[in-house]
Amino acid sequence: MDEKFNKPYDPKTTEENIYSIWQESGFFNPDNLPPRHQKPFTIVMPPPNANGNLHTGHALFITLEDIMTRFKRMNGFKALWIPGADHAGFETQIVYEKKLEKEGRSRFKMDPQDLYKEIYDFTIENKTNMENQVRRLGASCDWSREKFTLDPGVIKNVQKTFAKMYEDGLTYRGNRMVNWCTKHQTSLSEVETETQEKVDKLYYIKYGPVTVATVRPETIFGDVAVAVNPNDDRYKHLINTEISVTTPIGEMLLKVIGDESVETDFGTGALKITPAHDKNDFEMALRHNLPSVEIINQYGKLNEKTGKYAGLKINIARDEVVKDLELMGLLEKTEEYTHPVPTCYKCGTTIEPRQLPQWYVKMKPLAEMALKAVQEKKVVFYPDNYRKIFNYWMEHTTDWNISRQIVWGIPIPAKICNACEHGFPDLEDAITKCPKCNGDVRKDTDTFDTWFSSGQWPLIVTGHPDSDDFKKHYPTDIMETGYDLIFKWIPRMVIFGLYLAKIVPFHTVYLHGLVNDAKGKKMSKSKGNVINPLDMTALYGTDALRMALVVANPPGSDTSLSEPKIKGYKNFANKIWNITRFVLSNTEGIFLDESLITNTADKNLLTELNTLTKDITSDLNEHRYHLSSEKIYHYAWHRFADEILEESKNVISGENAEDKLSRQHTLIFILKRIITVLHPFMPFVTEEIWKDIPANKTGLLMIEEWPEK
RNA sequence: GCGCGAUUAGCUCAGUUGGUAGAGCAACUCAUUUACACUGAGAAGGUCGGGAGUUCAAAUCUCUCAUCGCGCACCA
Repeated sequence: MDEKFNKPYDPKTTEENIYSIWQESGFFNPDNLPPRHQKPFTIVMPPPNANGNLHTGHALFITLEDIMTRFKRMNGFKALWIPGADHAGFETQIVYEKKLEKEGRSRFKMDPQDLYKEIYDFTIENKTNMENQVRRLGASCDWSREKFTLDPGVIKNVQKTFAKMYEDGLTYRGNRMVNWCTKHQTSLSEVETETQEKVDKLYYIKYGPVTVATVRPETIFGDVAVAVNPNDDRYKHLINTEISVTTPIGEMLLKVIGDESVETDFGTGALKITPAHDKNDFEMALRHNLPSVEIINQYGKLNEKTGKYAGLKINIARDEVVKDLELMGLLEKTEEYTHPVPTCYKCGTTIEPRQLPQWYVKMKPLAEMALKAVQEKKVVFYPDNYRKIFNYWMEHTTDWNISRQIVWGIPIPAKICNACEHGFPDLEDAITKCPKCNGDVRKDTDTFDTWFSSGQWPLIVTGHPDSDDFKKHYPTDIMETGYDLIFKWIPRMVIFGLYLAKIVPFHTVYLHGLVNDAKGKKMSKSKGNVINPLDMTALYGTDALRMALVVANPPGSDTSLSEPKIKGYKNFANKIWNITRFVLSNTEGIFLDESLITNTADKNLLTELNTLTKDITSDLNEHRYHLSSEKIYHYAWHRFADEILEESKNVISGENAEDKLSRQHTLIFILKRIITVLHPFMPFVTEEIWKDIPANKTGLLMIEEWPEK
């Protein structure tokens, strides 16, 4: 028996050593696998953001995807797990802006190219750090195929898709209301805003002959009409007339319009219309052919059209306007009012709707394709209830704004005419005149929404359309990611896969939940309950962390992680270590020969073991990782160690030589099986022990055949 | 408002197609040069949120109520 078993298991030295053995073997790359590996199995790694350290959510997905990959590899598949790194446009820019803020600098005072270069260097540095952490967690992914979302080839492909969609009439330039964050100075898509319940005041303001209710009295200077319901007897007679309205900066003439969308029982039933600063009002103005008057600028300050209020921020202007209205006797009453307000998902700033020309993706035809694919079960969800959520979202799409006013991203390869504002793609950056009016054109300075590029990720990393990898590994098998990406990412990948490759990018979606703290509360820096996965790995070993993350953690629901739980699995790693020690020290000089297992009791033990193996195999095939991990844990500790080993002590010290020999072979057999089945979950300790198992082995445990019993 | 999920031992959670309730941690009693104290043995702890229904049989299926959580949402 090797001397190493005389000391407790030491994850630290073992893990580094084992990972480099794996890497040197070349088996992370499926092209190097032995001939028995034929049928491809492919997972695309959700590329972690290259802007910081991994968190427990990353540790969870790495664990799950590594289990999937290792299981399939052992089952003889040409298993490929493609890693990546995400430049994470908006997210990284925010991280970097915070850094700039600390240094007393601002992105708005920098040359965009300098800023881009700085963020690039920052990201590349963090990317290396991130990759090393992924290795630390045992990921058996093929680093030779790794892609970064800002690789030149990726940029080129994404830009080509944009041009193709333009040709196909699926992208267009629209001058519509956008979700504007006044802090970050960019527009945001629907999924990048978060609706928050806010308590505001609802002001009832005398508006000529009517009274209107509004939470935004500061926008009255941008009003172009008053709307009422055409069936509202109180106001019917005013429709299509002009009314004179008194404001703190003078009189205004406003048209009264009738629109079905006005609720008669909310407020006074009369609604002021501010098309430039409210989505509803904008839509209504379109219906009634009303002008739009912008009175708030991109920084959230009132402009010169508001007279004495010019230059004031929205909230201050609101107070001032209310004060003045009250002095003028125009404020009828004020009510407390709770309502949902869209905010920036990153900084919580209230979204200021603005009318801006931007690029949009026409979602309806694309969503229909995706919906159909899911209905036909071309894509299945684990757990299944997320299919309903996916469908709901696909049935309620709005056109997708893909323009972002940030530098950190893939440039939109488009030109815009200075004369007629016509926008069109220009991949070569060669067109200087507008094809419509022959006017001078300017380059679009915007970048793509990150999800526009990451939506194409499965295609990009497999080398769509003509690489060997694309032919072999697309469509991929499983997309494993967090349920929070059910809107942001999954639908976009399905859409781009169907649109560009005419086939879904994956047939299975496995969604994991959040990793919460020991009390089931969400981890957050402000609560101080964040568990850093790399700290846990250093303290208890990666295998222990992986078990703590996967046992009893079914798909689609949140799990809670605590240090004692991880520690418990460290103890388990050591238990396995000592089981091995016991077996090896009681079987000196024996090399496993199954035919020598002759005793009936021993044969029964093998039957029991085979039943368990079968059960675990079917759990793994059906994505029940939370059950399979627990079953092998339970068997190893509470059946094999507590019962079978204890009983074996008598057999081995007993008189009957045949019984003894049969039992010795049985112990090695069971140990070998436990180590094999446990490998996807706890790859390090099992690979280390594997070296010392006295039995026929093909080589590394990571490519050992999965027991088909 | 609409939708989804949850409610099981003191805490955190499993429980696949219905077949007399499980794990980890905590707490209790005992064992002590043992493969392993990163240990073992034992005991304790639950009318599975309430109610109704289907069934030979329900934590599991149906309905309903309650509470909590999450997601979505353009009545100013």
